[in-house]
Amino acid sequence: MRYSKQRQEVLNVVIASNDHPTAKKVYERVKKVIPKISLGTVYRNLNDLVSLNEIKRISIKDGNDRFDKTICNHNHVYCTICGKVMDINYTIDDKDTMQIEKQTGFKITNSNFNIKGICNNCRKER
Amino acid sequence: MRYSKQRQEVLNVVIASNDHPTAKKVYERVKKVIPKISLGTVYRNLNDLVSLNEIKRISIKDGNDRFDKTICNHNHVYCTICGKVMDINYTIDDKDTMQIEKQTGFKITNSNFNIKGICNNCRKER
DNA sequence: TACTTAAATAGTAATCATTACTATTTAGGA
DNA sequence: TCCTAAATAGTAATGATTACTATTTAAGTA
Repeated sequence: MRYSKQRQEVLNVVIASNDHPTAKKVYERVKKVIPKISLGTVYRNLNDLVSLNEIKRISIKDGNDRFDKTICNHNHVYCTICGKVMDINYTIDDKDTMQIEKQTGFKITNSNFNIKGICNNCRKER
Repeated sequence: MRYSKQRQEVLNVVIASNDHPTAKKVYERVKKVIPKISLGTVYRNLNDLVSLNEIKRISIKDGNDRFDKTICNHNHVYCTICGKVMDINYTIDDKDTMQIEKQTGFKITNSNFNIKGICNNCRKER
């Protein structure tokens, strides 16, 4: 894989972001440094960086994918009102994984928890 | 809500299906009974039936939504090769929910686990 | 039974995140 | 400096889902 300033800047932006940005948000931020970058390049580099395990993808159904500088195994809660994402350290444990594998015959390769709710701020505004 | 044979048949198909069908699969099956039904009608009725808690939606990121006749709280494993979905009775418990709420300030309303792997059949074919 | 009307439908168009495609540019080794 | 495969910019395509609209229909009422 060849060095490119586009990929470097995509990585910089994700690392500098604390809000779990979407691809489009990353694109807008990279654009401030590289105005001519294209959205496709951002998507491709985000995917590449996920494959290289340099960043993490957060999949939220009925929301767009988000990207996370934190690599270590963790999950997220997602506010269904404002879209805020917060890290949580809750994950599936080995005992449960083995139990599920035994029950289903599947070899589990990947798990992520889709936990939704209403964040502090949005609750206050009710 | 008014009775319609379209909604009844959409419900019938989901209830008769053991394979957690996608909207399109449901559409194909309903079409055998009501050939002129439109895909939009199937989508609308699936959504209505989910709202009425008569069926359950299974959201799988990088897969399409599936629909499930089993209402009670449960999760699924998803085969990344053939797309097979199996029920599991593993769910988040109250203690963990409260722990996450305390940690994040969120009020949790909904959780589903996205657990992926390779099913028995697909493993054999390797 | 016929009338009425709001709900539901069929069919089509729109949306929108993401991916695919292609001509052009560029990193970096020879 | 030259060469070439990798990367890019810009645009088109994809595909699931939703939105829109004219038409049909369920079911209450006279």
